[in-house]
Amino acid sequence: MNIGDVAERTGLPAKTIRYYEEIGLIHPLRGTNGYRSFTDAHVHKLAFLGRARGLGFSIEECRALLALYEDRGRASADVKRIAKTHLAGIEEKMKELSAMRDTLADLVEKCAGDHRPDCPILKDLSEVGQDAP
Amino acid sequence: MNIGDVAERTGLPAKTIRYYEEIGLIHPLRGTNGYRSFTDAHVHKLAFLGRARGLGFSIEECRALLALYEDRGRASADVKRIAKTHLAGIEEKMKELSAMRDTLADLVEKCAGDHRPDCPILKDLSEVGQDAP
DNA sequence: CTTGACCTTCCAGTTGCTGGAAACCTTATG
DNA sequence: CATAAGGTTTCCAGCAACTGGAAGGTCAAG
Repeated sequence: MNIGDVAERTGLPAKTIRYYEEIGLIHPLRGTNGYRSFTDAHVHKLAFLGRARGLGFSIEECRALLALYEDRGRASADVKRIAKTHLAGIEEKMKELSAMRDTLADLVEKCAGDHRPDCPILKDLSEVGQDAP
Repeated sequence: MNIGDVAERTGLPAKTIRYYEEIGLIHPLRGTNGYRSFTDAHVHKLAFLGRARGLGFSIEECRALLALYEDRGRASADVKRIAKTHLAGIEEKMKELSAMRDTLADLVEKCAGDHRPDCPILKDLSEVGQDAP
């Protein structure tokens, strides 16, 4: 199977698939013409990677997950630990975004948004930051 | 004022301040010794940038906000538009993260996390993706 | 005079791709 | 068989927003 077919089947861009080979996530064979040659197992692996990336796992986490996936003797605890760590990171990021959103929503609401120059948004940004008002 | 003082006053790393000069956000003068020389106005600007970045505005958005800030004849509508667009982006990101979190939390909960190899997390990642179950 | 704390520039690396150029291979059609 | 279109290859560069480190100049104190 050529890279184009794999791209279509996995939904991953061919560029990304080449990149994943470059960083050692997959090891497709090569045909006599130099083209990468993929098997169903490669497609399966790439789909796995696509889904893991879709859940926000980093490349290194994906590498670890893939290794565990291929290790019949793995302990599910190892998988769970990675997922939990990642989950914690996501929740952390959500908290940060949530704080930003609250502040921004408040400022946006307060801003008249007309032709006049007075602007609570700029005012807030230009004021000395207070951690605990 | 030297860069170290400015770093301390604004909370921005000196490296970041140099970077902001490099990309044209600020234009400190230079002393005869080649050291950057900052005024209170620079400190103010940098603090503005720090707070805008803290709210997640991109560098280009910060540049635009700074320009508006220094334009006495600005229309607050222009500021509000930038903020609203950014706010929408944040809410978008939060939705994505929220979906990831829900899926992950579900999988983590289902995973025994012991010495056994059976793992719903890996199982999910290896399964054919269904958009609408 | 020397030590140590600053400051300077420049180069490289981070994350995860993405775009583009130049060149080769394959397939379909005239 | 020639040619054109489309697929594939490699390599190089760039995105965002810094961050780290090396090599060297400067300054104030003892």
